[in-house]
Amino acid sequence: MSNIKEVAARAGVSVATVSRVINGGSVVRESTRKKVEAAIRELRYSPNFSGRSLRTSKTGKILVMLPSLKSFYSTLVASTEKTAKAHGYSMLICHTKSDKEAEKSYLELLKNKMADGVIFLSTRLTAAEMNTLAREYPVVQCCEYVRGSNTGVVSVDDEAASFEAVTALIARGHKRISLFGAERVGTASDREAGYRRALASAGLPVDREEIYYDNHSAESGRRRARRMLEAGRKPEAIFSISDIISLPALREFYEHGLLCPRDFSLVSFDGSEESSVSIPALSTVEQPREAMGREAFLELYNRLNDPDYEARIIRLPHRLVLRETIR
Amino acid sequence: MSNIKEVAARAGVSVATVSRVINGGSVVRESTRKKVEAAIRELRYSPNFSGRSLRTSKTGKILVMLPSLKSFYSTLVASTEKTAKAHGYSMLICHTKSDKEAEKSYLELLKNKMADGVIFLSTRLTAAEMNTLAREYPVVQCCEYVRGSNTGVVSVDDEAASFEAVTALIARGHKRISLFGAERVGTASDREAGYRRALASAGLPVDREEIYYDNHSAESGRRRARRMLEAGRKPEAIFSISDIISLPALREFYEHGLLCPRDFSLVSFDGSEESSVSIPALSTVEQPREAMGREAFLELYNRLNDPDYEARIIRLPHRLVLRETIR
DNA sequence: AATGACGGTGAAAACGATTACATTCCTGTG
DNA sequence: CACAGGAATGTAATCGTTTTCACCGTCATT
Repeated sequence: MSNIKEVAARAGVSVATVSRVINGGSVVRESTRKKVEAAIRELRYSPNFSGRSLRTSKTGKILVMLPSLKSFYSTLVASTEKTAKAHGYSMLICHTKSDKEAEKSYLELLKNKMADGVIFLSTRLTAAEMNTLAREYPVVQCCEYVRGSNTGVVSVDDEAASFEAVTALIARGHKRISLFGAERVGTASDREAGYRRALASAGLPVDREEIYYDNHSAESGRRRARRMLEAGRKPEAIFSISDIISLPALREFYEHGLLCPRDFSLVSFDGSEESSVSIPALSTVEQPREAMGREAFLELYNRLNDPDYEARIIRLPHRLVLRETIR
Repeated sequence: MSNIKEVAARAGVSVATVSRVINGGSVVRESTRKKVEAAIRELRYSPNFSGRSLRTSKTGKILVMLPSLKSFYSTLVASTEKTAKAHGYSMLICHTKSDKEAEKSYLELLKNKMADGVIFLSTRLTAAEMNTLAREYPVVQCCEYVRGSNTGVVSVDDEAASFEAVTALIARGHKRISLFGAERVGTASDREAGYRRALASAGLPVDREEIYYDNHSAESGRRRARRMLEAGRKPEAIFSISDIISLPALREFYEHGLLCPRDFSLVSFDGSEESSVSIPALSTVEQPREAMGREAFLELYNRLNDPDYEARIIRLPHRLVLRETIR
């Protein structure tokens, strides 16, 4: 593998000049630039990242932590990456599987100076851990975030969106509305809050039996449905905090002869690609994925360039999309 | 940020000794090891990756190229990563969006010595490009691969699996079997070959009008269905080369009042998570994702440790899963 | 008591880039 | 023609590691 020295030798100049040609911005005579560029081409030279970043202590890379690879994230991170690229950064995806250890091991990349900052699309860190991290490195949380952390945040107004979704169910005349929720942290808790407020402001009681907690996985969707049926209840209307959960739940009900919207209504959250393709198509709260991905990077970028930049909370507008799962 | 020198000073030893403690394998007196470890802890020291890899010219990282973030890949790369970790490697995901330029720009990471090898789960490179790459770096292709490349390959027997899938359709008495295919390269072409062989060996003609080409995206599934309907044809039986295509197609037919399996049958390919959750549940050829992810790394690992390792083609067993989309 | 072996440690040279500073080369002006 | 001064280039230090080689004790062997 060729290095800068060989290029310099071949072009008959010093390494400093080669460096200047590579990085631009300095004055180099046109003729020597040509020589150097020719040498670079002939030797198929490509600068060594370690050497460079050792010297400059910059990497031009950011991390994006993903709990899983779902198409929901595909457009979101594509947007992040596009924006990053436009600002001279490249992006590395870290697949955490919602595993705290995995997350921490990826964060080593930050400590090892392999990356300059990180965007979380979900995290298992505590607020305290997040804060120590954010004190030292640029951090932004997107979509999902832990409360009480002083990092940048990009999200929709989960509470308001959920209020709206549940209110739509109530407007259709539903009285018994179940919640397919999750551990009461982060957005799950906000979405539950919206659910509760909607019921309250319609004068409906919150029946604790109608709240089904579980984790965020696909299988858990089926489990919630099964639990409901095993409790001897049939669904009338359901507000589910994520499409990921809704689809398998729908499937489980279907296997028990219960169809949507014939037998019950469902409104869900995320606006994933699957939501418009499934049969029946999901009514769901759509998150502005492109904008979120973009804003997440921009917020990070501010901090990247200014250690004193004060982290912001950015709320983006959601959109309630009513499709076939509501009567 | 602390460096090895500060640790050495604090522990009252030389940097060489600190390095020996960090990397293990060398003889260090127990008492000094303790001192060094204490110093490391107190300074919250973490070795600088650039310094290390500059010196060793090893990175301990591999790249995984993904065309998109679909849950199909989630378990596959989780398996790759687990195996990689067990062998002391970590994994970086590159989201190529099936874009050749994006792919190439990620390959810079190889040239820049940011990573030691790469696994492609789909590529836009030509066989020639792939070969030049593979001559210089460890490369493995998994699931999807370009023909005539001398890289490691891990896949199912696409032709045989497709033959089996289409034969199942024929066994159900279907005579007019459409193909939802794609540009005739790589696995798409093998799957088409299996489709043709199945028809041929059943004595059925191949009707070119019944072959619908398009790309690999979700929207393209709807397009194929629409094209079929606009041509005034109704589906009788369909073999689709990917679940990604099948689901939107099913949806499109559904919107035109055509239901599966009532009005037609469909067998698809991949065995994605969605295939078992959709309504109706897809009949599909399941690929052994875990095994594929694991084997892909292992094959890469061989080459990583031995530049003269001869690349292998590894075929893993598929499984035809018949569910609700077949009568 | 001299010798050798060996466990433990340190000094210093890489690795490949960037960059402050020094130096040389031009060119235009008095 | 000498010289100032900017433009272009070179020299060498530096970033944080690993690793070779040399060195120093200590201890067993003769």
